[in-house]
Amino acid sequence: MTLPETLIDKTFDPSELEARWYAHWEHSGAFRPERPDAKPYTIIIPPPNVTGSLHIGHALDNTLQDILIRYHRLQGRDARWVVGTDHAGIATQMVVERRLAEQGQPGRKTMGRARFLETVWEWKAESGDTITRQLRRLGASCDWANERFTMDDGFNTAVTKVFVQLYNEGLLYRDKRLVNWDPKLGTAISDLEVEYREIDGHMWHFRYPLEDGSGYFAVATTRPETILGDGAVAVNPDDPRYTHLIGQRCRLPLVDRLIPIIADAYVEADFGSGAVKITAAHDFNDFEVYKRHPDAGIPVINLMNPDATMSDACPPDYRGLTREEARRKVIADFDALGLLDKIEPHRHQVPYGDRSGVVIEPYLTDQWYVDAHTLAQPALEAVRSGQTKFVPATWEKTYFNWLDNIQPWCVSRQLWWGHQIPAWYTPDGACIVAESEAEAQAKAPGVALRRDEDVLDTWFSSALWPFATLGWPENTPELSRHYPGDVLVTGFDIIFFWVARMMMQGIHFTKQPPFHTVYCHGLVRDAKGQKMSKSKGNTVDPLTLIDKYGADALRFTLSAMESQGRDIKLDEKRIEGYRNFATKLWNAARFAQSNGIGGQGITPPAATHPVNRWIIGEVAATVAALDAAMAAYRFDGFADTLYQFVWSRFCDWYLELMKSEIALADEETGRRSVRFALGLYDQTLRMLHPIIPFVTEEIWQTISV
RNA sequence: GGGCGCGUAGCUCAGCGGUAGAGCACUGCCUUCACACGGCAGGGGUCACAGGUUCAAACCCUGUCGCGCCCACCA
Repeated sequence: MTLPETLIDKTFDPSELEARWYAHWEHSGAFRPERPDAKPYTIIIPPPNVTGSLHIGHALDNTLQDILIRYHRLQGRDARWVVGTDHAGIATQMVVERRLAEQGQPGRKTMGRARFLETVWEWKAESGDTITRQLRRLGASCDWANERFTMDDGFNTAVTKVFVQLYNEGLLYRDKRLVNWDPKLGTAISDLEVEYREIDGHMWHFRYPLEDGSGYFAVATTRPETILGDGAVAVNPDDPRYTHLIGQRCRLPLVDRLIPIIADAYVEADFGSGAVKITAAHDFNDFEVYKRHPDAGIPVINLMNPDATMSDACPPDYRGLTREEARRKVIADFDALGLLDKIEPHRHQVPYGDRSGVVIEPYLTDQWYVDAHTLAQPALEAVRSGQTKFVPATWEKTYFNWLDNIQPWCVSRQLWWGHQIPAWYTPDGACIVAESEAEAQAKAPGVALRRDEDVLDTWFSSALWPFATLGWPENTPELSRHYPGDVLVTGFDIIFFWVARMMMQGIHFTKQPPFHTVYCHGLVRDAKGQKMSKSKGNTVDPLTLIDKYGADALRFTLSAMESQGRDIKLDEKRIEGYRNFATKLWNAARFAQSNGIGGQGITPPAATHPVNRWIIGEVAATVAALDAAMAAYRFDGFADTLYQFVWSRFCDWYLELMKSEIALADEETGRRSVRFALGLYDQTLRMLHPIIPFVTEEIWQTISV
């Protein structure tokens, strides 16, 4: 048999055909939701941070979403994949500052706020372009016509409205209390941005002389530098060693201040010395003790400046020292006075900023808080009632546990990059919250107003992503049609940061949870199971893999390895194997073409031949298995079903049997068989398209001559 | 201190009540007219361990060991 001249090559060039087909799809509007009579299907992308480029975890996240979107689009649904990027407050500000430093340019403070923000916007454009280019390379069929950014004008309107409404409802308020303060970044951060590290430290036992001179009081601490701010000493009310001292006072060495001895059940008698120094301005527990004893006259002394150097509230010879220097000096000074009792090794948890990597300081400041407890209740109920389901369901426990114990959410940040808080202050300190400066001014005519300089936590705005991207607060057609969305696909690591916040804000502002399903996938690790990180140098660039094996191969691999949210150990050999699968499929097309018949949308003739009857049953079973896999979010099952069908049944058996059939039968029977096979091939391509869209499109179009 | 997940072929993992599966790797043969990124044939597992439930357990229950993760205010 001689092969026709149009015969396609044995292998194919993914890069060439991928670019060609993606442009074709995008320009022909294939990704637009434009089926008004069809049932909508909606996914909102977890907006990538504009901090650089996408990593392999994004490739996984977006591959899964694209499979769902393309699958449902092929099912006839009016599929919309809402796309965009996140301004990512702290993270982006840090990236830009680092770049300025690397380029030897003036720092943020020297530049001033306006100029610095211009620089960040320039960076945002660059990073945003990189990200959207990467998504296109992956084949993501996003609705680019409605691309959003968490700091675009519409978003700003939504954020402002949410802030003002929560404030008016009493669910958002300004308060002076202890926050997690990051001394390096000079901002408050939320509980979630603190990571505790196990540190081998020390427990220092110091002696505080009793006021009446009758002896000493042993106090144990892991943070000697905060002694300068002690306002009391607390003991357990039932501790027989100390009951007689309750109500007396002791003298705080170094600062020579008399402080009360109080009783509080928070103190464990059998830990440390059984007596706890109370430093209300520098310890969360101590601050609670202080509030429980309003009549004890406990002073609240802020010992530190925002950069964690010792403030003017300290004795003169401590001022300006770093907290580490102050610690050493306190210990030395106590020792010199003969008041250092003993030092014990002590392993304990120390809070670090997850971005800055420095020790977090509990710090007394004015910040804005959201009453998360109140917002959490409907968010809990939505999952308890099954309105929103987690897949795998085990994450529901995690979600419940966190929301059941949720603390007020500090949403203000002392940064420049972000949504500036819509609050204004009069010269005498009164606060006016309004949707605009004009509105605020109208509430205080003739008074000079100063706007709050702080910005909001980046998650405050990303919590609005499911509905603000569709036009909220306007009641747009997009909003009523595509909200709530169907499924959220994201990593389990941001259930607290993002998923829970979207549930809270979404339900509060729209009365509906933002999606019926939350699919949580795992982390992509390297082949050895190590977490990927830039510092370890084991990261994999998705574009490198796409260049090497093609986007289809990478997509198929990620889907095949995605099993019920477990972490993925990504081995390049696996990608190679699925690249071979694409080639196998490609060569099946070659075989079809070499038999001289092509055509799209061929309906197989009635199956009379036993082999045809067999394969058509296999096709039906495969379609059913694929539907079941998608309904259960079993991406591994989806990929494996296709792999087995195409390779083991369609190629190894069916096409092989057809060869002899074609050779032996008369011309008419042979043609009928080939037509039948091609009809099946057509169906096979449809089944495969959601997971490997590029090669299936190329084959589809090529054999349709 | 709580909670969760995992331990199945050399490797990576499915299976979660009815006589052990996939991919890769491995062995042998085949450069056969779709594909050597291929074809055919094949080897390989006391399903971590110990009890229990059951006619029947990798799969359910209890406990043990080993890994990993999350949450938590013992100074």
